[in-house]
Amino acid sequence: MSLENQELRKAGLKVTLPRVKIYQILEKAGEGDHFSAEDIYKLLMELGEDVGLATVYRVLTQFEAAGLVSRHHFEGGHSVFELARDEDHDHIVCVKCGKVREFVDNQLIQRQNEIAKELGFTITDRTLYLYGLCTEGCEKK
Amino acid sequence: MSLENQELRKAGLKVTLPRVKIYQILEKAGEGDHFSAEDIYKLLMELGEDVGLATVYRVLTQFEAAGLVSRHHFEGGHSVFELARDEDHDHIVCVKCGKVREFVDNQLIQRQNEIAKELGFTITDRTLYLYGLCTEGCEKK
DNA sequence: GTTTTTGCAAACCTTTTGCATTGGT
DNA sequence: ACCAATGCAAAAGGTTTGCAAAAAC
Repeated sequence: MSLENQELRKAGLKVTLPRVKIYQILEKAGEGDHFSAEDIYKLLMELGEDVGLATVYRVLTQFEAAGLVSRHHFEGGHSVFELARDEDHDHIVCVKCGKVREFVDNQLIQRQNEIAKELGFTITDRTLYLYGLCTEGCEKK
Repeated sequence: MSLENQELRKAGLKVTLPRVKIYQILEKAGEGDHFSAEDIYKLLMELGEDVGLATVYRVLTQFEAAGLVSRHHFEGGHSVFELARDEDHDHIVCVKCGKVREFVDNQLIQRQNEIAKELGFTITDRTLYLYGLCTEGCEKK
């Protein structure tokens, strides 16, 4: 049995065509690739798969609940998804070409924890998005 | 002429009743208060002002363009606004009671700048939202 | 009086939901 | 066979837009 099927089962999800296909798309993506539901829907169409947009949303939401993917709210009104990896990471997004770089920085995390403590909060989640211009290799769209 | 009227003129916006009223609402808010368009619309209704929701959106968008307010995308699908103050600040939001605390931390900012530099980016904007539970005085809704 | 702004309603866009049908085990 | 998952279309929620009427200047 394939690897992705095991992942799905582990998450308590039946192995269905839409779920497998969507998982494969996410899996194939490189680091920094983030897909909207619409993106995935279009990719499925190109592959000739007959999957409804509603199903894409449902599957992504299930994947998120199962911890398989993370959802991000970048600026611009819609959510994007990526396969959850071991380590939490933050994002820097080029506002011109849309390129996304990811990074992990313990100094930032620690300082955030300190601040939360000072303010009397217990952190459950955090989102840091940096926006800017990538100074080299920016394929300005 | 009143102070808020000057602010509006300075921003190149004509002094109209909706704009003044909305500016006043934002001005009266305490630190940590953030309003959605709907919030402001309801407040206007309570004040007996006959302002349409579409106008609230338009005015807030204009205020944002003029740099008078900042728009934030907290989790939950809708935007919230606050009067722009001199200093940029980050937010920590209680996921139970919705309370928002603001903070400014140069250590965080500097580290973010370093990271951006390492990755070859010039930062134009950033958003850090911490989510958690306020351990004291949480009016759990 | 001219131009900008407003209110209303309709459109829009992303996401969710209801329900009959299909598909996995 | 059974129950879960899907497709479709319709609804929902937040936001934007077209346009005639009203308000600024």
